[in-house]
Amino acid sequence: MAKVIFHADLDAFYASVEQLDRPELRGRPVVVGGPPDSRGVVAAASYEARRFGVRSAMPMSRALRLCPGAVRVSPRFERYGEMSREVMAIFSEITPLVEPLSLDEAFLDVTDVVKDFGASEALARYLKTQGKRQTGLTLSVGVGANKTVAKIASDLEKPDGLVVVAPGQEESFLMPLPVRSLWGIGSRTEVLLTSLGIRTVGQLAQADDSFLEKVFGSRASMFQRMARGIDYRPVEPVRERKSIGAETTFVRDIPDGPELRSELEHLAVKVAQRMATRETWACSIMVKLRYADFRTISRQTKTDPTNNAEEITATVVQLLESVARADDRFRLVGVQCGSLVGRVRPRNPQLALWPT
DNA sequence: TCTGGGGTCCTAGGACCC
DNA sequence: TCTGGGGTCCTAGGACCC
Repeated sequence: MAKVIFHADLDAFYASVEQLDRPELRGRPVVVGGPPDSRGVVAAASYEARRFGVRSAMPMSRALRLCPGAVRVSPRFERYGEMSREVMAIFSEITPLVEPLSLDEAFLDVTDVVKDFGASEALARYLKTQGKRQTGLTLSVGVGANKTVAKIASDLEKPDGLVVVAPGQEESFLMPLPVRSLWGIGSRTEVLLTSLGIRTVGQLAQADDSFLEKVFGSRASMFQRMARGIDYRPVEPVRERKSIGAETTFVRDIPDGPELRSELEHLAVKVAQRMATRETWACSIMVKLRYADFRTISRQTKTDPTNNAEEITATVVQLLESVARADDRFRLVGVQCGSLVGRVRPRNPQLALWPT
């Protein structure tokens, strides 16, 4: 039997949590994100706000111009994390094969839960009901034979949607949709495809393979397989984290100096703490710099395993000094630690916490 | 309109080794 | 004095996702 995959997606998640916790916000346009005068952007908009054209990732200043009656709320990520864990727990009651993609969405492989594909719609309804009953949040669910189809299906009837794509119907379901619907096709690739006369998934599916490969290289075959509804990627409940980072955008652009360096130190402390919590050590350290003109560069280096804030700070400051010029102005700095290893022996034997 | 913060993955080029 | 081919590792940048 073909697989049965669910994609479950909470509707306007951050905004919905705010409306849940603060009843006076219900029915009103709510925009979650940083303040407009501090370069904030929209992290989530309630459906009331979306009617005014407000969208995620939009500058907050623009969002509030589009919807002057909106209530702006600063994000409370810890609260969203709590709610996310509750929802993921509900998913896990149905199957252990849950792959979270972010705080508000996950794939579920329910192949072994349903007797046949026909039973999957009832299970999806049950999932939505349990979600609503236990958390007060609505979710949209897409059901299909693979990840590509399930994910796109969950988007189609938001909010509170349920779309089931029967096995064998993948290609006809996808055909009329814009190429942008496919995972991995963003604005750049969309523009390129449009310039080639390819606007719909159906056109992509039928495009000449060797021509596509000349333009997109190794991505071409993936695009075409997805466009034809073919996707064998498994649901992966456990995915190793590859990096841990933190970054800050300044309210105003600043030169290299004490303020910038103390921010780097602050970010290093934050990242170090998160690594320590996970008992992980980084073998590569990166500094990210965004100039006033939005040009963004990064510099990285290999190190012995560390999650020590002072070491990380010293490294990123060195990296900064390798590129910074006196007249530079920065709008963002970031620290990222990668090549993570777990449970390595600390270099200082006095710090060893377990037998070697 | 003026662009966050958290990530993943891919590519291309250079260094280096045999 | 001129110069191969393959493989691996590392770095920087960019596209993309939520």
